[in-house]
Amino acid sequence: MATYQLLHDWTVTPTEAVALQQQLRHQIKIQPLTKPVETIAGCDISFNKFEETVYAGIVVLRLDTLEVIEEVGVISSATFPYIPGLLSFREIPSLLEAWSKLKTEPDVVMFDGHGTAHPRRIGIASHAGLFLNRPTFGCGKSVLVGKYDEPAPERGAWSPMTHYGETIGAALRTKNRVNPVYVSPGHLIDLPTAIDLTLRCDGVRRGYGYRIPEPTRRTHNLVNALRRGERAPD
DNA sequence: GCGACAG
DNA sequence: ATCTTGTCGC
Repeated sequence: MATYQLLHDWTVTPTEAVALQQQLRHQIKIQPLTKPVETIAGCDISFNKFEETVYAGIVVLRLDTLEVIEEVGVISSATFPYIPGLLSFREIPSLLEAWSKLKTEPDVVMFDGHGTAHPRRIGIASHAGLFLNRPTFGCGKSVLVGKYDEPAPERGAWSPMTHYGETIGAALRTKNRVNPVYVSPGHLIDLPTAIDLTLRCDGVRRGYGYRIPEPTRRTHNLVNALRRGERAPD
């Protein structure tokens, strides 16, 4: 079973959550990977509007073939509301439940959201990285903070996202002529590596590419099927 | 004070 | 995030 460190309690108020982020941000390390990547995991949650029940899942893939190695799904509940900038407090608790059920230990983890591309530089990918103590990065579908120049229309093109003079991530084109995704390092990884991994996780190279990279896309399908009762939890 | 605002 | 059909464009 995969393990993690519970660095703090999750039953906090929004004000306490911000204080925790201010404290934790200093522990985040942006650096090149120290080990080669063989497996990568995607994380995501699904839920019915106005309901507290959440369906969380994680799918682990082999980076070179994108074949699924393992997938876990759990039904849990979220008490913290969705507040821009505090997404981690709503989603990480249930994702950790799923994580603890993994038999495999992913080398790196991709999140549906941001890492350093956050007002306090500690988005869900960075926050989770501290608990998991392994490389993590975010790949979001829209911007939380930061500005960027439109990257060239070809797949692979990217331009830096900046915020208060800092480069916090990148707008990356994963398909020709399609809106970019927003990549930013979470913890124990750097931006160039996060961009490279995102492109390597895109099925475009294998003829079935989508804008959203496979780890996140596969997990999104898993948790939605779980929510609709088309699949059973683990 | 006003507008923006990951999922 | 979720609710939903058709429809514009490559």
